[in-house]
Amino acid sequence: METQSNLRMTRQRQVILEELRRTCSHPGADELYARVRKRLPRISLGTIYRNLEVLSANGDIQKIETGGSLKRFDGNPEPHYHIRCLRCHKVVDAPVAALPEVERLLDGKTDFAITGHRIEFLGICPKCQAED
Amino acid sequence: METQSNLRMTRQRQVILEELRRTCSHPGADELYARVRKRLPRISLGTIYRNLEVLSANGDIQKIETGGSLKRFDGNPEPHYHIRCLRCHKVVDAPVAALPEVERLLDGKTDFAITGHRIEFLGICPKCQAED
DNA sequence: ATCCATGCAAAGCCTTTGCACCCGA
DNA sequence: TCGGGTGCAAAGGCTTTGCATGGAT
Repeated sequence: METQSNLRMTRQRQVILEELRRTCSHPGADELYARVRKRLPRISLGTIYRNLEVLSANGDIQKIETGGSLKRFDGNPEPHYHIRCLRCHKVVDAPVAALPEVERLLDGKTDFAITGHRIEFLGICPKCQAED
Repeated sequence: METQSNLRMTRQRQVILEELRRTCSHPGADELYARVRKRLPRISLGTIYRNLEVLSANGDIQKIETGGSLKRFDGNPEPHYHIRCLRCHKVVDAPVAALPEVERLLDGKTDFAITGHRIEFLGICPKCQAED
């Protein structure tokens, strides 16, 4: 467990992290709850939410604040972008390297202290295209 | 009213659109409700939500699906980016021209049919910086 | 006259929280 | 030991929806 800080590593936290890293579906809390429950049947949804919050604050995972109403999480803590299907709301990783330079576009143009950026591509996934 | 389609233009819809265009605060439904209510005291929150949905679907306004939990709306229908304060959650327009080229980064790399993209810069606003 | 839009209120969805007990370091 | 973590369930915030009425074209 490559946690950079002094988080207490409970079984629940460990399994949540493992399951999140095992999937590539960028699950919301509910989907992850279902997965984790197969291994820890007595875990509660509240624990899922609390840990997703703590783990993302700690940099072990990412909260993908994408357009949808649902909060999604990504087991990959490295900066990268996403593509979201406008029809089925699926989220996949964008096959592009991160562009740290884009933040320089704001140099001298804003009084905000810029600390990051996010890019989200929108489109229709292959499956939804086929359904037309 | 420069509506491109055959939307029925009710007084409520008109006032919502006007108030949204008058502010630069990228308000959520609640804030807009408060503003509109000064002119139409009997309007309901449901009407605000329904109209924001219809107007954004029609291209008259934009739904800014930013990171926060709150849906925000922008009276400016032209493509542009935003900066969000991580501390107070304020959203302002980013002083950068849109970069339609970024979508070409995905050419031949995904099976999604890309229709758009969004960039959101994250940082701390001047006011919040001063409070440190 | 039609059919979309509105007001009102209830329901819904997702997320957060209080509390007593538990457990990892 | 002891302070953070957990399970459970209730509460919360924001958004959507059903229904009868109202209004724009």
